[in-house]
Amino acid sequence: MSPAHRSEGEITAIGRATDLLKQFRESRGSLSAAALVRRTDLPKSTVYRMVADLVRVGLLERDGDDYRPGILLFEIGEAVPRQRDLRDAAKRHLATLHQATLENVGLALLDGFEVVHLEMFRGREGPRLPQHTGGRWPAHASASGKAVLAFSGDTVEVPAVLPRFTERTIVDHAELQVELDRVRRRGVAFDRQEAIAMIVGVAAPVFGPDGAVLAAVSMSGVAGRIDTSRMDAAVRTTALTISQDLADARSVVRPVLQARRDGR
Amino acid sequence: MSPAHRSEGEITAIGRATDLLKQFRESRGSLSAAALVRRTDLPKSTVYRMVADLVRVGLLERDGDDYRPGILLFEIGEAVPRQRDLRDAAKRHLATLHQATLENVGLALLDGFEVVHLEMFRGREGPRLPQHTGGRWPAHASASGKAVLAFSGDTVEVPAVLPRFTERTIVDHAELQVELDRVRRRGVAFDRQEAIAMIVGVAAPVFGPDGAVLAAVSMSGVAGRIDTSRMDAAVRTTALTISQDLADARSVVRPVLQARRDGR
DNA sequence: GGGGCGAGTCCCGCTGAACGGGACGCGGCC
DNA sequence: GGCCGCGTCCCGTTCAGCGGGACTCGCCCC
Repeated sequence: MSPAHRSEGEITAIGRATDLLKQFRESRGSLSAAALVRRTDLPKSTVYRMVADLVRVGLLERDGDDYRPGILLFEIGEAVPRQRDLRDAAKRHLATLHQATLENVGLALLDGFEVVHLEMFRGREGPRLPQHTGGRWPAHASASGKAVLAFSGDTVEVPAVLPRFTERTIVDHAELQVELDRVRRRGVAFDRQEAIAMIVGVAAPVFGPDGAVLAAVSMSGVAGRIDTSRMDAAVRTTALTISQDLADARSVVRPVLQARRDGR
Repeated sequence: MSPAHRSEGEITAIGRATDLLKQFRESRGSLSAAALVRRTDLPKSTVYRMVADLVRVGLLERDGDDYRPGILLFEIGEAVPRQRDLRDAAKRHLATLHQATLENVGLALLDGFEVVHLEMFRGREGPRLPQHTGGRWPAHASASGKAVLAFSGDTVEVPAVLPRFTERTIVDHAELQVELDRVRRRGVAFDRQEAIAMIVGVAAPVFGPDGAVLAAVSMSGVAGRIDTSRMDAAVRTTALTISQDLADARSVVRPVLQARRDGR
């Protein structure tokens, strides 16, 4: 009826179900069926029926009158190749960097024009950053994003308008290019309160065995409490170590990966 | 037609789609459409149509003629509450235990009668265990499983038949109860090559602020190379530290969780 | 070189699963 | 008491999903 802009889910059952599941990405914790109706503007009975289905198959779990993503989703999510191999190789080194500095340390990859945080070790003190594992953030306003963009060549399409988050956010295309040049020369990217006021960060790119950039190691904290200009070497070191491990591991790990490729 | 035992997916589109997604849990990496047809015994055209749908909404990604779970699944999986809060609290301490011992260190929770591995730090040397983050394993044949079972009271239903993995696997119900008593007294559980020959482990339970068991911290390695009887204190210490952090954090974290409960 | 096989793609008529408007009951709040 | 929002259930309609099957394209083996 109303030609309303359906978020994107089209009219298939799978699309609608995915719309529902997506609601749980940001909203930590559980949601009531009524909240889902509001957020998706799907008809009430559709949501209730669908949610019951999702519980039956294990994608959602029921918690009183609320619903939450099921452990099955975690299991499948851990099997996603784009993150699995990288995290496997990186986790140990990220932990080391974290323990050596006690700062917030993370790993992020680029998806579209946004970074997705694959791993995150939080500093003990300091305010809990809103960033969390599995979270997204626009690439132009993050150290990790800039670190990856700088080495991505022209394969990434920059959106027409770059949203502003603080007064320091880079929203001009030319300015962004200048910044990326700088990152390319230095090998590290800085976030100077461009995403969140009072929060700064450093990031360095991680490369695959073929030389293509895969992700970025980052470190962040409260301006004044963390000195990013003294941390860049540490971040770069960790990023390079991971890159080397990936190159070394290829010869060992890949055969195993290839082995059980097929069904039956 | 053939009354074949449909795995469980029933006849809804969501059920079928979930059946497809589940295929990616164990089979690391990507699968071809044909492999999916074989594994699910769904009609060819159904699989092809459905897989195209799943790609459209982002649950799968296409990789040549193969398909792999999409990064979206990782994002939603990270939002699963059952694992999120626990991992947040545990990660730092697991990393410490790992760095202190250089052994394989993990965190697992119980789902049904199986443990699901939430986190896993791998030892540098030693054979790569088949266990991986997001993986499942029957509870009676794992140190973590026994550690959680021992403190779960009678809330968990023990299956009629306990599958055997090695000659040491506990497959007798009475014997399992004796073992769980022992675990309850000691506060730690041991895996004496009960899951995989030559592999041993220790695990200790993690408790929530209300005293209910939530998960288990575990350590494992090759028999002879790791001395589990000398590691149990370390594992218990880490488990207790996490339990305490959870209790402390409740007052801080919960308000935030409650806050944005609702939509709109 | 030809023919068999398994892969991926496309088509299309049929049908019942999904759809969604709406009635109902419950509980909390004004 | 009356209103409102929530969860549940019902049921007639219809169109999205279904799946058999035809087609093509490589590849391998005879």
